Amino acid sequence: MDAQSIKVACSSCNLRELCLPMGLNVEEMDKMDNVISSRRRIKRGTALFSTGEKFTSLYAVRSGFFKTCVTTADGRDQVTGFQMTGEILGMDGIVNDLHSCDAVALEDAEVCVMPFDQIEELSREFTTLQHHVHKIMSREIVRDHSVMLLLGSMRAEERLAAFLLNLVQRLHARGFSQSELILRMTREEIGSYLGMKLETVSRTFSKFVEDGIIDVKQRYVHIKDTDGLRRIVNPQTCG
Amino acid sequence: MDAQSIKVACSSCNLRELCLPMGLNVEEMDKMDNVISSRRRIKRGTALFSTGEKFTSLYAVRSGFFKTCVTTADGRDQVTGFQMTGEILGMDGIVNDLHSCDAVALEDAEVCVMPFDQIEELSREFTTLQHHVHKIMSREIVRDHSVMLLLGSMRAEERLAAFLLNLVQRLHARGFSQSELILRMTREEIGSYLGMKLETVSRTFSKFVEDGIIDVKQRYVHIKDTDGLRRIVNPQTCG
DNA sequence: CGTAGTCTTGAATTTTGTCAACAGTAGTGG
DNA sequence: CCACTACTGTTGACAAAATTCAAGACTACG
Repeated sequence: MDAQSIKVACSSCNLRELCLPMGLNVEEMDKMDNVISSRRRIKRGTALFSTGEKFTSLYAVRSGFFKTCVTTADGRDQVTGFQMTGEILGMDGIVNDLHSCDAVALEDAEVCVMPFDQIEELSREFTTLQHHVHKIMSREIVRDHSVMLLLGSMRAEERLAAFLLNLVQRLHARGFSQSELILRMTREEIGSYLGMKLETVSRTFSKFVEDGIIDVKQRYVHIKDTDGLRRIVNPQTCG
Repeated sequence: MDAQSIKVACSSCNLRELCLPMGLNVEEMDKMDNVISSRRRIKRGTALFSTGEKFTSLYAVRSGFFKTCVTTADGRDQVTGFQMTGEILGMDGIVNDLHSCDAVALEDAEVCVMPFDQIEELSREFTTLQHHVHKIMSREIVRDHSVMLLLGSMRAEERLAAFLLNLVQRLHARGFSQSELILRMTREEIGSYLGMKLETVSRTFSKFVEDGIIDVKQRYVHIKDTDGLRRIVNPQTCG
């Protein structure tokens, strides 16, 4: 077991308002601290969990950046999401007690381990936590639906614009810039997530640069014209 | 309120092993009967719920067939799923207390109304129900991921083949034929779900017919060669 | 029986993918 | 610390896939 256990407390975590314990009172937070008994460090490029592994816990991203991806029998691969600080990983495993995707760290990361049986136990006791668990799963469902919309009905430019807007919005919610970001994933991973080839991702970036909407230097992106991106995603409503 | 209330009991429902009360004991089932106090009939073409409506309940499909779809500001539309008997609708609404998609009946249908606050209350009492609620939400997440895989990495023929296999498998689990089905949705709705235009759906059906894999007459489909369909979805593994 | 909706098919066009060459970057080990 | 190497990213030319537009046939419903 390479899992490194570190005793930590939700109650003193600066992410608690983004994370699972959101909205808990002092008593509830205390109990939560007992449930979240360990953290685990994940090195860049390695998996937090993999397809077929037994499901035991949900994980809250404490630091770092993850991708989740599903793989078919014939080796096809699809990135289903990118997860950053405060986001929850592992809900795919509940239904069959097995994980149905891989969660891979795109940079050195740390997660809080939340044994699911204890989450269930505690959420029978505290309505707030119970409801929050439901909300987090529902949020994942709604998010997935918006990815389906993107994959099913948008063209390459629209997809990439929507992707950038989504990333920068989530980063901004975590105190980062609204206009600058460092991509933690390759063009190929972006392409997999957006249902396009890496060459198309690269070309589309180049087009946005030509049009003066963004600057790109490798993983660094500067959004010069947020409304320009919005217009690409939503041609009608933004004129 | 056009909702027609009919007193019914899970305990005497022939769908209980597919549906939310799966695996409950007699006592639990009794309490469940109190929660699911009404059914509602939905006419073909009308919505069980719509985007923006207040979320109050989950719904179990008792009879009939639904689609769910999300819509963008600029009128783009994406079918996110088709739901048949025993499947649960409405989980999209939990996170914001508002529905984020439309659920439209594709034929006259009937659903069991399950007020969510009562589901939560009961699932604090019964571990079995609590866990089953979690499983149902997790199953939806896993299902959504497989749709992303389909939309992100498959070509038109593969998508349609996967779609047909999935439909017939779910119908078979409900006692219908493994090889014959009646589509309840239009080519346009199939296309929206699969991220392709209705003409492409039509052409792909025609190709499958030419290749002797299926017979199609409008909404009626006869699968003559299930393995042929499997080979289309999974070129490598099925040789 | 008529009409609106649904489905099929063809031809031209657009979009994206494929293949290939090359350039830039980061990490490794001497 | 530098050079090597593997990985990542860009761009061009061409090919393949899917969309668009259009015409017409079929079906089901009132």
